[in-house]
Amino acid sequence: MITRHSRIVRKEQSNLSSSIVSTLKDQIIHWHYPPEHRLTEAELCKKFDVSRSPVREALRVLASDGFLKKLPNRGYVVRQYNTGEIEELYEVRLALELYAVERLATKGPYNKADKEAIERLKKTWTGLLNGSSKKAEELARLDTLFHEALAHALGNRPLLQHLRAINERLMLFRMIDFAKADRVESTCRQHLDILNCIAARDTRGARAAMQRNIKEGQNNVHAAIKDALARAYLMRT
Amino acid sequence: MITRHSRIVRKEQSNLSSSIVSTLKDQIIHWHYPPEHRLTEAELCKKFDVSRSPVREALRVLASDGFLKKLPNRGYVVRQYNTGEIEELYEVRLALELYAVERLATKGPYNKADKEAIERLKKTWTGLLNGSSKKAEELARLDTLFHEALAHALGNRPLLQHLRAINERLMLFRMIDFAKADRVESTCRQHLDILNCIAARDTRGARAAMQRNIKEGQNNVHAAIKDALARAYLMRT
DNA sequence: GTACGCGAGATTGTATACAATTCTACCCAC
DNA sequence: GTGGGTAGAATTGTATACAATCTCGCGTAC
Repeated sequence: MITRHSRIVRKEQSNLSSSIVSTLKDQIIHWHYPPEHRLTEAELCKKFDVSRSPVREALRVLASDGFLKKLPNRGYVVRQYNTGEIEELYEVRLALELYAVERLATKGPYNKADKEAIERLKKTWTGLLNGSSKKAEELARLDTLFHEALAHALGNRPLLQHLRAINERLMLFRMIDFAKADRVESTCRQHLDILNCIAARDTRGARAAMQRNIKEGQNNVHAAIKDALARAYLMRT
Repeated sequence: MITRHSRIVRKEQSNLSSSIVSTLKDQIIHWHYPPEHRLTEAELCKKFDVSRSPVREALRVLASDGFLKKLPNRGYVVRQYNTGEIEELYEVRLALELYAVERLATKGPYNKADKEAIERLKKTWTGLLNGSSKKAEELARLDTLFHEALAHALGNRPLLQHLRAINERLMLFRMIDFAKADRVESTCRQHLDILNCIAARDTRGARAAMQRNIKEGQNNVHAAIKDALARAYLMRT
């Protein structure tokens, strides 16, 4: 692991541009910048101690992915979703996951790898139900992994990728969600419900369980969203 | 409209980089390049008569959006979806549109703008049912517009954007689909069914009609896909 | 004949120079 | 005091120079 500068992390044998993309994206996802915060090339060059070429390439990518908004001849501003758009993201998630879980419950016998994956999820979430308290961040990560594992088991790559793009933007709100004391237990039960329905080929039940799971998260976030934004603003570096 | 070079079209007051993005994306979408076709910076510089800076920025964006695959230190290759992935894209479309149409049928009275939009769609597709034959390309465009209008009426921007990203990749296959003689009439009926179900608040009916509509397209494409690829290859410039 | 190594060419990665555009602030006319 | 115009600073857009890395073929050793 080589670091050219303390602020930028170079993973594997990547280049400066992709390092800047992942660093900036991570910061935006975790709300280190307020909405509409302006980013100029010169500022980022100084911050990362690189020339404008990789910075420009990174900014274009981030703008294309919706993390930045490009102002014509005036640089970029951070694009944060507001309350309404966050709710809308939860809905898109719901649309994709309801479909995935329905297909998964319908399609019948899995191959060995899928069966093992489902078993592993069952074990993980049964374990979480019985004690072993974790931090909100870790729980959010495990929750994301659970939902992405289902999409993966369905074997639909594009669906998984769209889901990942959405989950990236919702990561902070998932953490807020799991900061609620009673949220872990209900999530465990919902996840086990989902898995059981899939195993029992109960299509309607699987959909219903998934809907409960996602909607509860959405409601928690909706209630806590102003608090969330305030915390995020404090957490920024 | 200023053109710096015959092969590249500059829209509005954009820059070279975004012009290259849209030009290349359009060519890839219409299969002007075979899968795995290699693109080098130097080649594109010559082709568009620009320097490497805008080309590099464009390539990174296209790679980030999944239109190109980046080989480490070896440039880029065109990323075309194979038969299986195209089917998967149709499934993601189905997931999003089933959800949208269900919500639309459920949510009750629209505002005036939505009502008008629905009325316009009804008129368009009633018109197409009664004669007025069009080319496959125009029909594909109208079909895409129909489906995106529904997502727009729902008022969920992220959902619309994900749908658009998918539709971009499916454009050529929609055209193939509409080249089938009897496809126009069945599409018109299905679209009118969908609109009527929405107006009647018939959630289940709306879902069923949408499912018929998308699945029929998917089946047509599946049957014709080898033919499609052959044509696309011939259509390339 | 095969394997290894070296080197030239090709290609991408990064930095910098220059051009074009836009914003801003100041000055002057009225 | 207000309005307009202009100069210069700030910022992005484009081109090019140089560095680093990889590819591939050729020659030589064994």
